[in-house]
Amino acid sequence: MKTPETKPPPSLAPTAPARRSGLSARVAEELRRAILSGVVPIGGKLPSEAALTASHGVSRTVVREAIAQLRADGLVEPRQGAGVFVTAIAAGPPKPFQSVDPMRLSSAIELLELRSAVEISAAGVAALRRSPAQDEAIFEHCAVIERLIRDGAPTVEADFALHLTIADATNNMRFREFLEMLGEKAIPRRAVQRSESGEETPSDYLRQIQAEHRAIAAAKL
Amino acid sequence: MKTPETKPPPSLAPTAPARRSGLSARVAEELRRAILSGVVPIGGKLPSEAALTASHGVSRTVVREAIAQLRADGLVEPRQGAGVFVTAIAAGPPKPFQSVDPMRLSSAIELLELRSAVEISAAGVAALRRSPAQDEAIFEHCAVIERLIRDGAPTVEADFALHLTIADATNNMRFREFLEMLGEKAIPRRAVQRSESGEETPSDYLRQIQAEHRAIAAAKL
DNA sequence: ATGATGCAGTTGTCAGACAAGCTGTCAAGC
DNA sequence: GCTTGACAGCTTGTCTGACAACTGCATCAT
Repeated sequence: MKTPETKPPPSLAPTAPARRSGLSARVAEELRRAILSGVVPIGGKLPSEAALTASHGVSRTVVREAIAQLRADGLVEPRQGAGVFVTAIAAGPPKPFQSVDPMRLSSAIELLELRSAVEISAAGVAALRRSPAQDEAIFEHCAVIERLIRDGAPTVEADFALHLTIADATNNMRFREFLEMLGEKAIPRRAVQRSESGEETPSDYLRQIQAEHRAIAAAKL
Repeated sequence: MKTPETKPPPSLAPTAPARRSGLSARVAEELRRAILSGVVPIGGKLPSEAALTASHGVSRTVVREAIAQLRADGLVEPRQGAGVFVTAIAAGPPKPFQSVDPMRLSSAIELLELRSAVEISAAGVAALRRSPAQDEAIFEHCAVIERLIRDGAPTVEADFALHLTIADATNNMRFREFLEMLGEKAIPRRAVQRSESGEETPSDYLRQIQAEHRAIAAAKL
C-alpha cells in the first residue's frame, strides 16, 4: 500500500510563487538586490520584519534568516527595538579581483596588464621546464586558435585554454590558480567586445596576438 | 505608577552561561571554534539542531540563526533530512592563495615564483610610468633595507613595503591588490626562515636580493 | 537476493507569544 | 516657555509547539 490518505494537499500558497529551494535564500537575494540597487539607501532602515513577512508572504522565521545572511555579509546591522539598518554596500576585501567592473574599460586594461605580466614570465619558466606532452598541448591549442581565427569564430574559450596550458607547463600550480581566479575577465577580446557593444575585434589585432602566442609556443629552444 | 508586578523572574537558565547580548552570535562563535579547531572534521556532521538546543540551553530559533551565520560564511552546508555538514575551513574560492600551507617549503617556493613573475614585469611597467615622487619612495625603501641588512635586523616588513611601492609605481592598482592578497607569505626570508626553524638566512643571499632591488630601482633610464 | 516500503531522524517553515530595547509624544513640574 | 519624566507603540530577540519535506536505514514482501 502506499499511504492512503497521509497526504492532504499541503497548502495552497496564497501569494506564494516559490516553493522548494531556499525560501530564505530567495528573500535574502531580493533584499540584497534592493540594497545594492540603492532602493534602500546607506544608513536607511529596512521594512520591519512584520512588514517583510506580509509583503513576501513568508513567515517571520524566513525573514529573520534572510536578514541573518545579510548581516553575516556585513550589509545590514539590526538594532533591537529600532530596526534593521543598511551599513555598507559590501565592497570586498574578501574578493579582490571579483569586484572589478567588467564593463569599465579601464578595469579590463588593468587586469589585462596584470595577466600579461604574469604570463610573460610564465612563458619563460615554462620554456625551461615543460615536458614534451605539455609542449604538444601548447602547439595544439595554438593551432586550434589559428583555425578559429581563419573561420572568424570566437576564440575566447580557446584562448583561455591556451593560457591555462602555458600556466600548467610551468609545473607550478599557482600559475593556474592565478589565471583561474582572474577568469575570462582577463581575456582581451571578450572584455573589449562587451564594453564596445558588439563591435567586431579587428582581425589584424587578432593576428598580432596570435603571433605572440606562436612566439611563446616556440620559445623552448 | 510603575507597573508593580509585571516582572516575574523571567527564567533561571538551567545550564545557561550566556546572558542577553547576542545569544545566537555566541552560539555561532562556539560552533565556529569547534569547526576550526578540528573537533568536527571536514565533511563531518554537526550535532542535530535538537542536540544543540539541549547542549547550549537555548531555543531552536537561536541554534538555527547561528547555523545560518556559519552557512553564510561557507563553513557548513545544511541538507534537509540529513543534517548540517562541514564543507570547508573557511578558505575556498574567495581567497585562493590563503589556502596554501606556509609550512611547506614547496608552497613557499611556488608563491615566490609567482610573485617574482609579477614583479619583474611590474618593475618594467613602473620604469615607464612612475612619477618622481614614486621614484623617491622606491629609493628610500631601498636605502632602509640596506641599512637593516648592515645592522643585521629583520627586513621582512621593509621588503614587503618596497614591493608594494614598486607595485604602486605602475599606476595600476591591480598590482598592489595582487601583492596584498599574497601578503607576506610571498616574502622569501620569512617563509624560508620559518620552515627551517630559525636558521639564519645567509647574509650573502640577502645581499644578492638587495642587488636585484637596486637594479629595479635604477631601471628607470 | 532484490526491490519496495515504512519508519525514525533531521532540517525547513509556520504561527503565536512574551521579553527587551528604542523612539516619539505628552503631561507634569520648574 | 522650557525641561524632565513617564508612557505607549513599535521593533527586534528569544521561546515554544507544531507540521511538512526530505534522507537514510532497516524491515519486509516478492
